[in-house]
Amino acid sequence: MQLAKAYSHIDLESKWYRYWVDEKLFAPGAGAGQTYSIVIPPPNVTGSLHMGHALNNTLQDILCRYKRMDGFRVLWVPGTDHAGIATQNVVERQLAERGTSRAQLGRAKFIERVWEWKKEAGDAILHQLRALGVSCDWSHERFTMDEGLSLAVREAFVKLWEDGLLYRAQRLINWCPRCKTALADIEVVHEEVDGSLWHIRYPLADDSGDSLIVATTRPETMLGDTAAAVHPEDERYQHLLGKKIRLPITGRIVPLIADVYVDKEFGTGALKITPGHDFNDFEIGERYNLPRISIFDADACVDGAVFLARGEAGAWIERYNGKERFAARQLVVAELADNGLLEKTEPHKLSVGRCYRCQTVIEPYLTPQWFVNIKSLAEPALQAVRDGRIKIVPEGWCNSYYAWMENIKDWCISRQIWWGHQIPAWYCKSCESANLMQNADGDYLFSKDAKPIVSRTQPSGCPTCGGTELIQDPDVLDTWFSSGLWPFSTLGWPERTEDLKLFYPTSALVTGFDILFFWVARMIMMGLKFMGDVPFRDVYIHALVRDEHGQKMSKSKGNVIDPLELMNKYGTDAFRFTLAAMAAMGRDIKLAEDRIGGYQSFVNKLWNAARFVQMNLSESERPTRWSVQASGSNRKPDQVPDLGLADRWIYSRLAATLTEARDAIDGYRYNDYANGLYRFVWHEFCDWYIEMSKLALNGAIGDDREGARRRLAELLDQILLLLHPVMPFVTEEIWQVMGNGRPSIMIQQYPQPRPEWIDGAAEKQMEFLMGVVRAIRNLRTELNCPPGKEVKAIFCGQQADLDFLHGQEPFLRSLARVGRAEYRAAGDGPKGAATAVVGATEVYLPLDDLINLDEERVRLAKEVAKMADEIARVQKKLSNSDFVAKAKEEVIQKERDKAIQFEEKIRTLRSSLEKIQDLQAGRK
RNA sequence: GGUCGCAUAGCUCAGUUGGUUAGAGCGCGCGCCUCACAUGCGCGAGGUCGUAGGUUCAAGUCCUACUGCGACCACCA
Repeated sequence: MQLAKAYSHIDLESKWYRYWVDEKLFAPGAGAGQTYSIVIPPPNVTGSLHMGHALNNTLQDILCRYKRMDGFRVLWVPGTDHAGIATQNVVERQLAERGTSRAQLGRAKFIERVWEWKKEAGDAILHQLRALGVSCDWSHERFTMDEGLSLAVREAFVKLWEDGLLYRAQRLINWCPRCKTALADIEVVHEEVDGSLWHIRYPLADDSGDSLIVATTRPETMLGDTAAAVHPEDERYQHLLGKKIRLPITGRIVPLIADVYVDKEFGTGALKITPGHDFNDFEIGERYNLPRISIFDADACVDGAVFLARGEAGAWIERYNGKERFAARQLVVAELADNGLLEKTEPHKLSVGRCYRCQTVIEPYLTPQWFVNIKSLAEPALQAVRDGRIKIVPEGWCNSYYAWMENIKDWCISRQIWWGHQIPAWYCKSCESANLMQNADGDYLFSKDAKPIVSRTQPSGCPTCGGTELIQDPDVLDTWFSSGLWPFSTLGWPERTEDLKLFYPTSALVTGFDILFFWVARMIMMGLKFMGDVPFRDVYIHALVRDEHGQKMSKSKGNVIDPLELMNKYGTDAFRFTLAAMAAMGRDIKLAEDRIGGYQSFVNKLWNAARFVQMNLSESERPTRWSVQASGSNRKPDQVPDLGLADRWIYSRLAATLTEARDAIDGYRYNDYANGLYRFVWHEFCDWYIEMSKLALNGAIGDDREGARRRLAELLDQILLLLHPVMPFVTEEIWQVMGNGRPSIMIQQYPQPRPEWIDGAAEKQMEFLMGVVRAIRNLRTELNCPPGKEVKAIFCGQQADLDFLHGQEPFLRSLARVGRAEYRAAGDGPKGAATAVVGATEVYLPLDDLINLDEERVRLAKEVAKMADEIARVQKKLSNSDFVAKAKEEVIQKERDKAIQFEEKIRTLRSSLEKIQDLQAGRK
């Protein structure tokens, strides 16, 4: 088979992916090898994958392919997350578009509908992952609401309950009035907004005419005020202490309390207290045993019934009943103003909490919820990172982790939605009849006093009364509760499976920092609790992918780029290579599209290098026979001394590249990995080695054409193996097409550097040769010498260097178009020549043209000036007695060498310059 | 308010533990269809490394302050 003239990613990518799946190359396989495992951060089944997923999965795939080739039994578990609220919202929106709703469908039908969506979205996600080329083991694919994972969730819940780490309580929680559910603290996104600070006059209840002016950002909550407060030492208010206040509008009589919490400097120094709708006020209320009034219903509309139930009355209830909270605010402010009770309104910046799923402003709301008593779980999780059992990379994130873990609050895990793991707790209908209500959705609600029966399966009867009518708690669990179990639930827990034994703890977790607390921290706590061991050894935290201007990609900004589009346009390998090359640690990725184009060229370059190699091989010389990998350990290492300079050099560079590549990938330095390979392939192998190999292939140098071909093929193999983890498709295509039926590159051994390849002398010599070639090319270009025209070169310098160059004449001819070379003693340069200095060797191209003389004179003068600057710098250093006294000996020696070299160079340049000037003067 | 990160070529970014004339890709300029590749080849221009101090023989690299940008955390009405 021949490699096509050009690489066509569109056709080849799907072909090879299918091949890998069919050949079952993603499975960990049997055998005794060391295991390596990763669980995928399961994408939400809310829609399609974005750039962050592409990065995340590319990085994981690089690790997995590398480790697999390096002899590990690799298991990469793929899957998706049900993403409770987010997914429910997506489906609710779809229903709304069709003019129906969740409530109309009812719970069972609605859930059915979400499952249909899950199928659709899940398939799309899997399609995208495959397009990316990820090598996960699809036979291990999991979904957080799979039967097995549901079992794990119930097991975990019951265990926590049995260990006293779960409780149900009525607390002020973050309530999203749109999603109509409780949220955990971290699911609230705080945002600074421009608001107002209203100063409101609260008259005293004694009708003395005295009053207190409080300042608030939420005047509507005054309907639920149950106190006002001032600082006990605030002189302004001493005369009011112990008095009572009659609230405007409601007429409720509430105490004025004195508490040090109040900041005398803020606002008026007086504070209204609403324990039912403010977290701080709730705490103060607890200290003073204040009543908590929930003035809103689940939609955050004023609930008149609440006041009636308290025995409060008045026309105001009519006016406010059913008013949405912001409408209520306007009404309160207007009424206060009408009654002369609004003293002042001033602009004020405040932070509002919003639902992380729908951006609705959160309402602190008093409801019974389930909480995890988190402290005893957090402590070991903190310890695991502190003592290094879990390594976070980059380690800067440890601080965030510690800070969060140390201040962690109990975790509210119940959600009042339908899509998710329903809480495995039941209530006896007859025992709890006093605690039972039904909400608008038809769900039963149980008050804070109801006694749950927690059980892995539905209990057959009530343990207290024997009644058989048991109602399951309608709430579902926070989606992160189930994803917190992911590293072991996907491996079969609570069963004690072979997978768990082999692959837990997993080796690495690759994820974005945005879910460090949501997910990573929870997995660590859960893993330690239920498995008794950390869930993973390394956590690699990668950056956010932004657009080329550094903006976060978001639908609303319209700057979202679909990864599939880029893959189609540039090819997946180029896309993956770009992501890897830009994944520098601790820095966001600003994805500029032309960068991907640049790496597409790299794919093309590799392709053409392969075509060149193939072109030179006969059918019988295909890599099947010669490949280092194919012939395995039987193959004897190359006898280095027999190789020519270019060969010794490229193998030495290969050894260095291999070492760097392994170090880079082992340290999660993907950018170093990608860039190192780029440099080696393009600027060493293609730019120099291939060019030089042409002479050996033609027989222009040496007499081992077969050896030259063989080494070319072998080097190409090494390059393909090195690149495969980043560019799986094109490497497989070349590997297979050229290899006449050898097995997939995926199951080849990842290259090891061989010590005998390292050859410092060859590298030095090549650098010298390359320097000379570059110098000549430079002179030619500067002097407008046509590329095709051969020139005569005169080299002056030390005998050893001259001998060396003499031996390299064929290369000087092919690489620099040197037709004739002459060798002289140092300083014996010709009159009127373009001049360069490489190391200790002077390089002259004799000039025969006045125009050239002029140009060369100008050029030399510039060079001389530049050199003079350098010399001045070095001399300044060397004449500094402190430098000579204190710097390391090797550093001083380096500077001295430099000084000598520069002096020689400038002498040569000056002498050439003078000669040209003489020549020109003579002609005039 | 607290914590952390980032400022290097026109653009996007590298620059491990302070020590050769600070690098790459893209873009730009000039010259080349040289038999793997014009998605290419060769050569080049372009940076007082955010500002001001400090430590050091030596600072893009370490310290301090400042400016600008960003992120995370936080109950100040």
